[in-house]
Amino acid sequence: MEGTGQELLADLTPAQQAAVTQIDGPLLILAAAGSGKTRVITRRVAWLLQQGVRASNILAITFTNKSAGEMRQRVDALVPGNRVMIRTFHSLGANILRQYADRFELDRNFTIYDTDDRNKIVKSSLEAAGLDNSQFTPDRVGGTISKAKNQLITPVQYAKDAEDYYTQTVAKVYPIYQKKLRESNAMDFDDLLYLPALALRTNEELRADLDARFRYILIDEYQDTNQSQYEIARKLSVDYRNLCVVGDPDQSIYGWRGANIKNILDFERDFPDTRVVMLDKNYRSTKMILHAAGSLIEHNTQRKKKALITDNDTGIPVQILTFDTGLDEADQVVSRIKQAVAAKKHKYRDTAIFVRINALTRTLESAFVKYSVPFQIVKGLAFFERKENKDVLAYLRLLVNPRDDLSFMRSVNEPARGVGKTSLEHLRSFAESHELCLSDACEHVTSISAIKGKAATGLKAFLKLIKELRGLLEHAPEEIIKAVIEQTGYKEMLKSSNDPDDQDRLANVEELVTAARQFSVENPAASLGDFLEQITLASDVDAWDDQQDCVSVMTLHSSKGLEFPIVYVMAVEEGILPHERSLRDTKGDEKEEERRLLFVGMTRAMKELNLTHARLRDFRGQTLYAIPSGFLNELPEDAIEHHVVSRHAGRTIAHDTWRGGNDHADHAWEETGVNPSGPVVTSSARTTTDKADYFSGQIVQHDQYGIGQVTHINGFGALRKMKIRFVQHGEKTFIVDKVKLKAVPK
DNA sequence: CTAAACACTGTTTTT
DNA sequence: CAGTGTTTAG
Repeated sequence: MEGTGQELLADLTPAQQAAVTQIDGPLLILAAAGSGKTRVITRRVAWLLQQGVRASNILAITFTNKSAGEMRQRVDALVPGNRVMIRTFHSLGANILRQYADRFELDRNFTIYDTDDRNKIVKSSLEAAGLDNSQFTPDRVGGTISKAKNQLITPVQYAKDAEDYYTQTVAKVYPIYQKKLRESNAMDFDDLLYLPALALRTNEELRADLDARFRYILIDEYQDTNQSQYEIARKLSVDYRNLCVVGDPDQSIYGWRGANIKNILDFERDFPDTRVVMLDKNYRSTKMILHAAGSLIEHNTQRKKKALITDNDTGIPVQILTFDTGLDEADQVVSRIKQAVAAKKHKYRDTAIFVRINALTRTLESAFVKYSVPFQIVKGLAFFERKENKDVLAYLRLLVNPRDDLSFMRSVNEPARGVGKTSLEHLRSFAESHELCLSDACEHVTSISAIKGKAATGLKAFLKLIKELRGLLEHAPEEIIKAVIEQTGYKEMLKSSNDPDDQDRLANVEELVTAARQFSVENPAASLGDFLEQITLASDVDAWDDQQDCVSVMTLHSSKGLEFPIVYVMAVEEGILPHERSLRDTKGDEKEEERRLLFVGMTRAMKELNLTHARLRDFRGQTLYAIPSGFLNELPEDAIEHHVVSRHAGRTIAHDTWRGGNDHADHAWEETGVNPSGPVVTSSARTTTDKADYFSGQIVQHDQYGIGQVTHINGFGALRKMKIRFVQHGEKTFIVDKVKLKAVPK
C-alpha cells in the first residue's frame, strides 16, 4: 500500500531516502564515516518488507555478528516478527555448507577450525609431506594457503602457478592440508567462503537456487570484502540483480587478510547500470575532528576525492599528547578520564581507547586497576582461548563431530588417563593404515598389539565416556557442558589441584556453562553445534558489552562501525602506527592502509579526540626511543593542539610548547631518526638535561667494580639507565643520574 | 607416563 | 618478557 512506508522516510535526507527506496537493480551506497549508514541500511530492509518483498528473499550481510544482531533488533522494531536473514559472510557460508552438506560431500556436523587449529593441521601436513618445518613455519605456510583460498585458487591451480621454491613447497602442502581437513570433517575459516564461492561458480543449479532465494541482497562494509566474498555476491545476483552494497573506500582496513578495495572501487564497472548514492554528510563528529581526519586521509593517493562535511559544532581541537614513557601515557590517560568523569563531564562509557596492537593494552590494564576506573578490554576470544576452556570445547567438538581428530588428541588425555605420546602414535598409525579416524581406531584398541596396559584401559574408558556423553547431544548445550566437565573428571582434576590458579580455571570452565545458558536464552532451539559455531565465528566486538558504564579498550580494527563521545588513540608512533611491517611494502599500499586505520579511529570520535604518543616505549623487555608518527605531521595546524605532559623534574608539568612545530627542544625528537625497532646504541647528545653524557662503547671506571665498557644507554631524565660490562664483575645496570663514574680516555 | 625444568623464539591487525 | 615446545629426571 502506498504511503504505509512513508514514516520510514520522514526523518531522512533526500540522499538517505534515495538509498532506502532504490530497491531494484544494483546500487552502490558510498557512505562516509558517521553518515548515518546503519540507519539507512535498517530502514532499507524495513522498506523492502513494506513494499511487499518477502522476508525470506532478503539477505543482509554485516561485518560482525554483533552488528547483525543489532540490525535484526532494529529491523524488528520497525517490522515486528520478520524472518530476514542477517548474517556475516562466514556465517552465511557455514549455513550454506550445512544446508547443502550432501552436495559438498560433507557431514553437516563439521567442525570449524580456527587459526590455531589450522596451524596444527598445517604442521602435520608439512610432516606428512616430509618437509622440514623449521624453514617454513606452519604459521607462514598456513597464511599463504589462506591467502590462496581467499583468492579462490585451488590446490591444482596453485601448483601450476608455483614458481619459486617457497610456493612450490606450499603447493605440496596445500592439497594434503585440504585432504586432512576433509578427513576430519572440518572447515577452516576460509573454506566457509571458498567452498560456497567455488560451488556457485561451477554448480549452476545450486547457484540459481540460491540466487532465486536471495533476491534482494544488501552488503555492508563492502570495502572489506575479499575475492571469495565478491564471487558469492556476484553469483547470487545474476538472475536477481538487486544487489546493494554499502561502504567507504577510506575505511578499508583489511587488505592484509585478502580484502580487495577494488571490489568497491570497481563496482560500477562490474554492474554498469549501477545507481550510486553518496552519503557524505557527517552527523557524528565536530568540525574540528572532521577537518583533522579529512586532512589526514587526503594524503592517500589511491582514493576517490571526497569532502567530509558536517553541520555539527566546531568543537575543540584534536589534542596531541606527548608523554615521557609508555607507562606515563597509560597512567595519565586513565587519570584524565577519571578526572573528567569526577568533574561530571561525562560517564566512563562515553570514552574509548584505541590501540594499534593488542600488546599495548597490558600497561593500560594496570593503570585502570591503579585508579580503580572500570574498563573492559574488548577481546572476546580471549575467554575461549584459555587452555581450560579449549580443553572443554575439544570434548564438545568431538561429541558433535566424531571425526575431529584434533579435538580427539586434545581431549584424550586431559585429565590424564595414562594415554601417552607413544600409545597415541601407535593409535595414529593404526588409524592411518586402516583409513579410520582416531575415534573409530579406538574401537579396535584391543587388536593393536602395541597398545597395552594403562594406555589401553585409558583409551577404552575414554571411548566409553565419549559414547555416553554423545547420548546427551539432544539436550541443551548448557546441560551437555555440565555433564562434560563432571563426567570427564575435568572438574575434579581442577578442584583437587594444589595449584591456586586452578581454582580460577574451574571458575572459567563454569563460566562456559553460563555462556551456553545465555546462548540458549537468545537461541532457544539451538544445538550444541550451533553454540560451537557461534563461539568460533565470534569476533572481538561481539563480546563487547555496551551497556556497562566503563571505558572501552580495543584495537583500531575492532573500532570500525562504532562511535564514542571521547576517543583516545594511543601510541601514535612510527613503527606502531604506521606499523613497521607495513613500511616494508614498497608500493606504499600498506602505509595507506595504516593511514586509513588512523582515519577510522579518528572518525569514531564525536566530541573529543586525543592522539597520544610517548618518547620512550618498553618493547619486548627493552626500552626504545619512539618517534611521533609521521601521520601527526599530516594534521592541519588549525585543528590540533599539542601538549607535552612531562615529569622531568620529578613533578608533572603540562605546557603546550612545540605547538606549530616551532624550534623547541622537544621537536628535535621528531628528527632524531633513531630506528625505533632497534636498540639505542648512540649517546643521543640531545638529552641535554643529563649532566654526564656517556655513550655506548665508552670505557669507564667505577669505584667499586673497576674498569668496564658501556654497552647500553636508554631511558630519559631520571629514568635514564645504562649497562656496563665490567672486566671482573660482568654486566651491571645503573641509573645514569646516580652512578659515579670516571671516563677513561682511550 | 608424567611433571618439571629448560631453552628457545618471536610479536599487527581477525573471521 | 612470556608463551611455547622440547628435553630431562622421576
